[in-house]
Amino acid sequence: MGKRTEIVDVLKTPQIGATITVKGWVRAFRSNRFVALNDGSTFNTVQVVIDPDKIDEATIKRIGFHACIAATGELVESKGAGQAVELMADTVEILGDTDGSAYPLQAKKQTMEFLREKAHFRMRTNTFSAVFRIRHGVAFAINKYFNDKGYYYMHTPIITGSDAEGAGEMFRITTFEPNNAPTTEDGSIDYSQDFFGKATNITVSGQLQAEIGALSLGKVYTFGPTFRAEKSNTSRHLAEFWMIEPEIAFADIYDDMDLAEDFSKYIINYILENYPDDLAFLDKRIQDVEKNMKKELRRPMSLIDTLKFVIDNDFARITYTEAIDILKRSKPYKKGKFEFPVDWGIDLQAEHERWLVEKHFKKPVIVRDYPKDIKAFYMRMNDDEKTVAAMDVLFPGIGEVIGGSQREERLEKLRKRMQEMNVHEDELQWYLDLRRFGGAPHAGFGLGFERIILFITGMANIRDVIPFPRTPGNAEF
RNA sequence: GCUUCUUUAGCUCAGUUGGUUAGAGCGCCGGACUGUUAAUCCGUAGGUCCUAGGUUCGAGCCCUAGAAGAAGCGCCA
Repeated sequence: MGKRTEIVDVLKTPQIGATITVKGWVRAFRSNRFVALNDGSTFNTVQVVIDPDKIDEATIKRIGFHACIAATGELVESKGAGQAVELMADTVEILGDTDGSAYPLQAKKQTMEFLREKAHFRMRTNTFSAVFRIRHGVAFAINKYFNDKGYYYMHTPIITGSDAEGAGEMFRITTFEPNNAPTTEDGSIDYSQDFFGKATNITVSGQLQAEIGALSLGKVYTFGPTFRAEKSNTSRHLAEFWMIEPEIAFADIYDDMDLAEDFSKYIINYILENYPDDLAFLDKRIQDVEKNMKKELRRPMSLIDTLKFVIDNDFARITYTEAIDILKRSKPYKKGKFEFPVDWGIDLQAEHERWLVEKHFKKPVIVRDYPKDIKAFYMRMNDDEKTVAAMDVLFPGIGEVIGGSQREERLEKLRKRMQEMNVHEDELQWYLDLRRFGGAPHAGFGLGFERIILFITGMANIRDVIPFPRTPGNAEF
């Protein structure tokens, strides 16, 4: 291949007077003369100037929307107003033609729903290329944050023999033919003859295994795909999503909350510092969309201002009990505006969380010490014997982004909770062993990767921040 | 799983009480254009009105069933 200069470098450190080659996809071809070329290395495009005396007419005709071309020529200061430099093309090579009459995308605004159906082309658009560059940035920042703080990246299994992870419906994994599975005497499927010799699922969480890591390596985190077979039809749920789960020994619920807040702010700050062009475009895009909306439906702050506000202010921290008190004293409660009841012992509904975050505190809120009956078996019992050391971090517009807890390290209390909640001990002997032999107080949380990307990009639907979303009834691409 | 909404040209939509040949903007295609910034201007083509059944002299419009998509809820991250 001939040498090419990436457009990010052309724009960042322009070599005026040098002859260079750029390769990329045509974003616009104006006046039969100006090509806006993008190669994905940056949000921005470089302008390639086509001189009809140098480039033959047949080639010029093939420069269509999203065609792939290579252009070689001198980089000069631009005579036009919209850009600093431009490439005066001596030669243009068509690398990939595009038949405009058949290509589904257009050089204009298109709906997210339509582009979702064309997921193999949507990354070429301004919006999705910005989102997916930021997605990469968030993934990198996560690894950098934990690495710099001495955490070990731990790979927990995707295939699990346990169905007691306590986080929802699982997808069964098997090599049996659907209508030809061996059965036992009582007619049920005999998984002892299956590939793994037992019933297996794909994971809903790496937390329990991460606890093994924490009680050996001290500080670990997992970052990988997780799967939930719940038929959740919302803009915040996926059947396949990525989750970050740090787990730390010698930590309590307060250390856990400190980590969650510091970590969230670090990620957001990293994107603000490293992806300003992409963020600026997404910010402007939201403002364009909201122009036609009623004032009360618009965001209270612009996207970038929201991100800055979050890193500059402390998260609100309250207990579940305090949250109930605040809600009971709230206007919507007194006026009967809440659809669901507010009472100690009942889980907070989305409408309650949104009111607390968006109307009352107007910033991220960490709620802790939830009633034991609405939380998982592994969460540490508080001294009141009524609440557990659990915490949820709630973000404006999205709700729960992080859910975590201090884990129950006391063997007898853990076994009691497992019995009360019908979790079978025999499958989790290894988990109980962690308390029997060299146990320690420890805590951790799970953060939904796509949810933090939703917050940072300001996108409305979680299906638009993962390249190929898996949702009930949809596994295209 | 529940509630509500949507489905008409490639895209975004309009389509009056049920009435002849279903419209617009954008895009595409063809043409013009040597400084454009979603370029602009001129012209052409483009339709299984989501599917199946029904009511009616007559259905894009009414009825029944189904499909797909979206928003909200529940579950959660």
